[in-house]
Amino acid sequence: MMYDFNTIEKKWQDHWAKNQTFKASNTSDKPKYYVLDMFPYPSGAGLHVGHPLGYIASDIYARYKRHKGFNVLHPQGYDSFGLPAEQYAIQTGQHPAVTTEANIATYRRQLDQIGFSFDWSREVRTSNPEYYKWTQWIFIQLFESWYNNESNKAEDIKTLISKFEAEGNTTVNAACDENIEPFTAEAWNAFSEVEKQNILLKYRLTYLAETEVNWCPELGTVLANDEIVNGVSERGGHPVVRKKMTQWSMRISAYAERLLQGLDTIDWTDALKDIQKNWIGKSVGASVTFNVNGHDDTIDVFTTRPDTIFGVSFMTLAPEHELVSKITTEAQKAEVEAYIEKTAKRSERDRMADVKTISGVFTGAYAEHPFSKEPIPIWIGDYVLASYGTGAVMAVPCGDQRDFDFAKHFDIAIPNIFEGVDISEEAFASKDNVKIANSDFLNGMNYKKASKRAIYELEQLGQGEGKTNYRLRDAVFSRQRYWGEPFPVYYVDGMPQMIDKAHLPIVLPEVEKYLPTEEGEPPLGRADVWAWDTENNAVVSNDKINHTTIHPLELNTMPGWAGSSWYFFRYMEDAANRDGVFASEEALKYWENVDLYIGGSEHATGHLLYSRFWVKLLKDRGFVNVEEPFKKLINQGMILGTSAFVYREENTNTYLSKGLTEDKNVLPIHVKVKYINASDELDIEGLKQDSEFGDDYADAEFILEDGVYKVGRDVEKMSKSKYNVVNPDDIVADYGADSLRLYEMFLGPLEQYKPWNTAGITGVHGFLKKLWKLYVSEDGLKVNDAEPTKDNLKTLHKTIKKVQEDIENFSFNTSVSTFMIAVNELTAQKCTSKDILEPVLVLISPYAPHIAEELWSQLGHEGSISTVDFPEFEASHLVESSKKYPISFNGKMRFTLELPMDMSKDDIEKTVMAHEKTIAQLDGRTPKKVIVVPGKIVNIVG
RNA sequence: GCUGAAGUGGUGGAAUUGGUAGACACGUUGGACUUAAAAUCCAAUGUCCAUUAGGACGUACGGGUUCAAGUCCCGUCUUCAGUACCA
Repeated sequence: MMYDFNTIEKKWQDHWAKNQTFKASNTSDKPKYYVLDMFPYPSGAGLHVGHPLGYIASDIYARYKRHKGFNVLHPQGYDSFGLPAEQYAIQTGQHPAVTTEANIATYRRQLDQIGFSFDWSREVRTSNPEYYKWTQWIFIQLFESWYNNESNKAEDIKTLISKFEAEGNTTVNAACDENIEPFTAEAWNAFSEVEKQNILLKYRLTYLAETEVNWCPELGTVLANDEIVNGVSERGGHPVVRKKMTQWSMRISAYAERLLQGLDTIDWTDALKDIQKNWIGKSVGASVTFNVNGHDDTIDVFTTRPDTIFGVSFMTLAPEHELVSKITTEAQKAEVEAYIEKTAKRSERDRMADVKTISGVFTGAYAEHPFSKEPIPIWIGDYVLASYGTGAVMAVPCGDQRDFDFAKHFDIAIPNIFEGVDISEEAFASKDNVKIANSDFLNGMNYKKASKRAIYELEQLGQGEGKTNYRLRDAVFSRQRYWGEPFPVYYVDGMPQMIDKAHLPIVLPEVEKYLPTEEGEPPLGRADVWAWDTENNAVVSNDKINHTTIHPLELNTMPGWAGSSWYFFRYMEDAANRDGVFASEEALKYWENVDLYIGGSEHATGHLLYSRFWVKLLKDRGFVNVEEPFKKLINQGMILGTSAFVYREENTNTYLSKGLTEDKNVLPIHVKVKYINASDELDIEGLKQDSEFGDDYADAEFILEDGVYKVGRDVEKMSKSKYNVVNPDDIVADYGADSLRLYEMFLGPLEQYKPWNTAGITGVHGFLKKLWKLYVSEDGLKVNDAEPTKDNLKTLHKTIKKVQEDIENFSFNTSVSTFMIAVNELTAQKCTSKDILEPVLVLISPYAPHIAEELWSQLGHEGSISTVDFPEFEASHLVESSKKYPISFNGKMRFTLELPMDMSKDDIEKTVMAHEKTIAQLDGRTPKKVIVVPGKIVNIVG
């Protein structure tokens, strides 16, 4: 009987689906384990072999946990709102829902044929109204929350209103906008409803505000900071400009400290934690208020070095700083305005690229040093960013290189306040091992002491306080797109109103075209039925808008990360029981959070941060029981393509084999990798007949070397244009899903970037054939009740130990090697013993589940192998009676010598020293020293 | 610049506490089987010297610690990722 993988795999995939083998239960005596993949965006291109890598790893782990007696939740779904479907809709008029549906069908087919143990009964789709109903619901929760810094959690907005009514806002310590005027209870109670709502917006965790946003004209939408890469849009690489717009924002900054502290409680890689830490960007220091000479205005700055306050010799404001126009003297006005105009013209990108050029202008105004009362010149300069801190810095040239360079360039004084430090060439930026000098009451103190004292003195003057600053900005939450969640928001007199939660979902309206309107409104501006009737609680036609009972609805939609920030909770309930809240209380309590999350590191500052934020909010408001969504996180590396090149001689239709290209003027051209064999040889006929290239190659002449055409190879990202994309469908058809699964794991460590090369798959495929032959011969099943030999048991238990350790360390590549060694050994031992071969199948079943199920059933078992207990490792089978000692001379291994394991140190030394090879090696010399490590090594020195 | 990860044969990679560097595969070479090919099986395969026996060198580079270093320490270089005038 042959190893007919196509038939076997289909058979078991059908079996699993029919028997709902992997359906998780919400009530079980077993301990729970939740294994999750980052759900895919179903793109039109389908899956390539890189995509399943993480899914295979998580599937192995999920299957292993089932063997280990866990109740495993391993769901899958689709992040189905997104830009590509919308752009396709703009081009073709096809409704994004239709394209998305078709793409999901392709994804499902491709995923199914790889044999994943997903519980599909819990599938979610973020674009499904039954799903985004709860995304809208969470949005309303955010709107109805404020962050109380006293209790350090989000609370119902009603508690804030009560405080305002009783005490005004002066006793409230909240995360809120900076420019809030203090008011008393009486004042609050006298405010109009609109005034009250305006104030509350400054406290809500999602708020509408005019903010400077990243506008991408090409895409016609705003982008969040994490959606911009190198100054251009992440999708499409279009330019991005700054623009002021009224947008919904998420007050994630309120959670900056908790997002930072929480990292210590979760099992993520340090690399990823560092990315989030840097993104949050905490700096501890002080805020200092400088009086401006001749004005009532003051300038607040943030500094991490309050200890250097006596080193201040000038101040710099961002050109956009609001005080600039006010304090600039008549004499400097022209110069300052010219500079501001010049900076405004420079794009963000130019400013970023050009860090070296020092520029700035003196405003003519002076500030007063809080302690020495000396006048300090106020400059403007574009190295100071309006968006960070207060948009102003106190410049300490002796302690900061940029300030130093600026001072040198404009010939400003550089007072030295460090004891015994030479600052003639560069600034001294270190906080360590230095004492402060020339600084009045700070003299002789170190960084820590001086900072503390400086802050204390500033507080005494009422001109400063200790302060912590975060780089983390609030996240813009509005997108000018069609294919996203609509906001549950309508507007009365320009004030946003939430639709009552009872009336959700607010379903995405139909539009004729998916483009922005001619007036520049988002695509929802084209919807005819997009107004809210507050009497009937229904979406009604726009022409009914009367601004008394019927009002216009919000035209923006939510960003891509809205739906993905909470989907892991939705899986906790199977689809049949999803009603009421977004997952039942019991389900949330039982599954808690994700035990193992696998996905790409590109989501480090997006999805992974936003999810943590929303979970903390939901926890604060009492909807979930956990503070963190993902306990353990692993980032799988990317699988890269191995591109192939032919070399066209310039201005000819002649292609030279790789070995003939030296000194020739050739142009490398990508060719489809499917025409390349394992030896890098080109299938010329296949290429010539490929219809996609028309006649390009039909008449081409290929110059061979040694009878073949050799192509060049290079490792690049998989992409259609490089013809290096490998489709898993082809691999499954040619070698089977088990081969694909094993090979993806065998390629290398899970977290590493590594190239795909289809040629290598014959190795694991051959292994599966050998495995099959161990159980089945041409005459049928070979397995019998033979007593296992000592060697059989040794092989088995060595394998159990290694595979178990490997899975727990996510070192899947090495366990594939271990399987190969085990099968090679058992084949050599001619093992037919059921007691050995049955546990071997269980070991291998997480990796190659189809062949394991098939052989398991052929061995006479009913039911699936997937819940059979994992074999127990018994150390007694690995106890050796002798050891092959490496005998080294001066650290170099010369020969090995088999000696009993229980031989004493002295006896080992005597035996080794008496050995003829030792005598030959020493050649008459007397060793200085002999090192014997029993059970390990012998080293003879001298 | 700063932060993090990494650098081992022709290729992917292995070497869990310092203890036989290159497991397991791919590729290559030679052989068996075959009319032939595929498939399968066997052998060799880090580099250099040597007919053999054997020897020298070898984990990016330069030092160091140690009986012993891919592994530990110091310095340098390169690659990748994140971030970027962050006060």
